[in-house]
Amino acid sequence: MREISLDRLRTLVAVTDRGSFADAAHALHLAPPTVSLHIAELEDRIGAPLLSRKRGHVGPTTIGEVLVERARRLLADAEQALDDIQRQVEGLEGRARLGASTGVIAHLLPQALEVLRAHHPAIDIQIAVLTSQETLSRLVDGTLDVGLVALPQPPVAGLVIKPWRRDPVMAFVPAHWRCPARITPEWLAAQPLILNDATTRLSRLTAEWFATAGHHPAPRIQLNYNDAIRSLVAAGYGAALLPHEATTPLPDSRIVMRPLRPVLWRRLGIAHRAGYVERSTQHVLDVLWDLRLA
Amino acid sequence: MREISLDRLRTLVAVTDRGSFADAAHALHLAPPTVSLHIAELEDRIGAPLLSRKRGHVGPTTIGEVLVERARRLLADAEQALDDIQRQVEGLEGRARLGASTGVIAHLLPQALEVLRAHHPAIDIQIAVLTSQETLSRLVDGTLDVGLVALPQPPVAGLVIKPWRRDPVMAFVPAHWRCPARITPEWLAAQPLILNDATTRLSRLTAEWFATAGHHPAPRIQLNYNDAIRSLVAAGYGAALLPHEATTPLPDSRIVMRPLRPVLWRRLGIAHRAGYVERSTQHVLDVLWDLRLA
DNA sequence: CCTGAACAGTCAGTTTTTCTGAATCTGGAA
DNA sequence: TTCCAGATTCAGAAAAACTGACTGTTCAGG
Repeated sequence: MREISLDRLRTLVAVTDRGSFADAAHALHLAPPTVSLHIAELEDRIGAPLLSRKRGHVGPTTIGEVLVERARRLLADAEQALDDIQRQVEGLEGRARLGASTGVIAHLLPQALEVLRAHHPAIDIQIAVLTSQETLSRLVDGTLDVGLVALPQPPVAGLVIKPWRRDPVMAFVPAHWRCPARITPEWLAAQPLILNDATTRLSRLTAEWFATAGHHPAPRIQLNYNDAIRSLVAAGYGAALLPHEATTPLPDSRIVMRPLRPVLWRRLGIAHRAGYVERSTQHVLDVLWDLRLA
Repeated sequence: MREISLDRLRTLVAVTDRGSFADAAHALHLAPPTVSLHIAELEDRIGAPLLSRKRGHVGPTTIGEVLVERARRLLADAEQALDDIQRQVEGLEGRARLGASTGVIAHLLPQALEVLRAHHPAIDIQIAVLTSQETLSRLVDGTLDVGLVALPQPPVAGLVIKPWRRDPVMAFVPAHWRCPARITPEWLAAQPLILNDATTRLSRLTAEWFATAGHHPAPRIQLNYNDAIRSLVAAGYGAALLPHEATTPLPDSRIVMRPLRPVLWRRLGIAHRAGYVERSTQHVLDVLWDLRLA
């Protein structure tokens, strides 16, 4: 059995509202026989007359009245549903699920979220703290819409990964140490080090920086929470290599920050599924993209 | 713009529930291309993909999820509406508006209502106290479904009026009066009388009864509420002519009831619109019809 | 790497539904 | 009565919905 046709119900409602088949036909841009047919089909399906045809005025029967009322609700609900969906499609409302590592979330996202809240207050942003690998695989799954991942990454089928930001990696050194203006691998390799967890891309990056100069220092401490690393530096446990997000000022006078020689960049990419991108997701991508030069 | 098709929505729901176009097609008794088409049409209308097609499993996109949820509600509501209407059509639920005069309502309807409440508890009976003329015109209007009217009535276009009951009109006399076993116009015309209001059919009926015997008595009191007339008889104000509904015992020992000679019948008809009769109305008609012999 | 199975999608043709103009019918009004 | 507005019937046209056959893609298993 087919579902009942909302078009027929709309016709029924129009006829009862206007009290005439002819008027309803005109209002619905239909020929009069079509209106007759619609009503007849409904009456057939229901098994009872819905309209009492009287000279000069057509009115609903008792059952017709009940159906008309239900029909009004159904039609209104259907319209409401489509409207709501349309708003989602236009990205005025909606959801974007974003994955990024702690560092990015702490230092780069707050501005992005502020802009989004201002321009698209009805977009619900869900943030997951993930590694780059997790981020990519959840993008493929469809359980994530936008990812911020370390670069370089091998291409992933079905995903678009674009370079987003390039932040210089800086040396963070306890303020009471004596250190050169530009930090070289040679100098740093001789100091006690606090480095990122080996699973992170940043640790691989710094390892390569040392290796290029022929050094392979063992860190005194390894962990993967950049803010914690900073605290340890402040406490004098050792020096660290961390990306410098220009936007966040140094929070602590017990730390000095020095550029590296050779310069080392931490590169981030922005990833999303290839093909159709939802408007709400696109808005998030746009806002993040604008931030790439900040 | 046509309304959105509930059939398409049902297909969408089926596909997301089963996670496969092919399964959904089978469950809906459709060919696979039809399912593809339904989804494609929906996506066209919405302007965004609703399902993410992946090998082995098809799942809704973010927007798809929202639409599926709305669609479930719409489909359930539509089904509910049709079910409810069906119950009304079958007369299991519904309404019947009934018009009758006070006498009928007081003495004959209570039994009818009891039977209806037992057999069709969900039928809502609305009773209006009306004259026969009002009853008939409201039947024609469609603001009344069943009428109990005095007979005879001229035929009314669009209405069916069938003889229903025939109750003997009796003389009600104060118990302390001396009176013959059978009351004649001659005897009664000489007594103080309490008669029905001139607008009622009963008063015309009794006037004719007197007139046939050559009498035209003036009543001492006229009113149109039979119970009040009875009270006045009990109080000794005079004699009255009232229909005797066999089912109600004489409530008062201060009254005696005597048959008339010649016998006078008060005839009642049952009226409803010609053509289609709603099931709930039909049930009421049936119950009343069964009472005609009581 | 190839092959086959599973399944979504495309296409052309057919069936079904939907719509319409013309004609017909109907119930009051003049 | 005749006329008129408006509902309805009907037959044909237009649109849609559906399907079978085919294509393309992906993935599992050799």
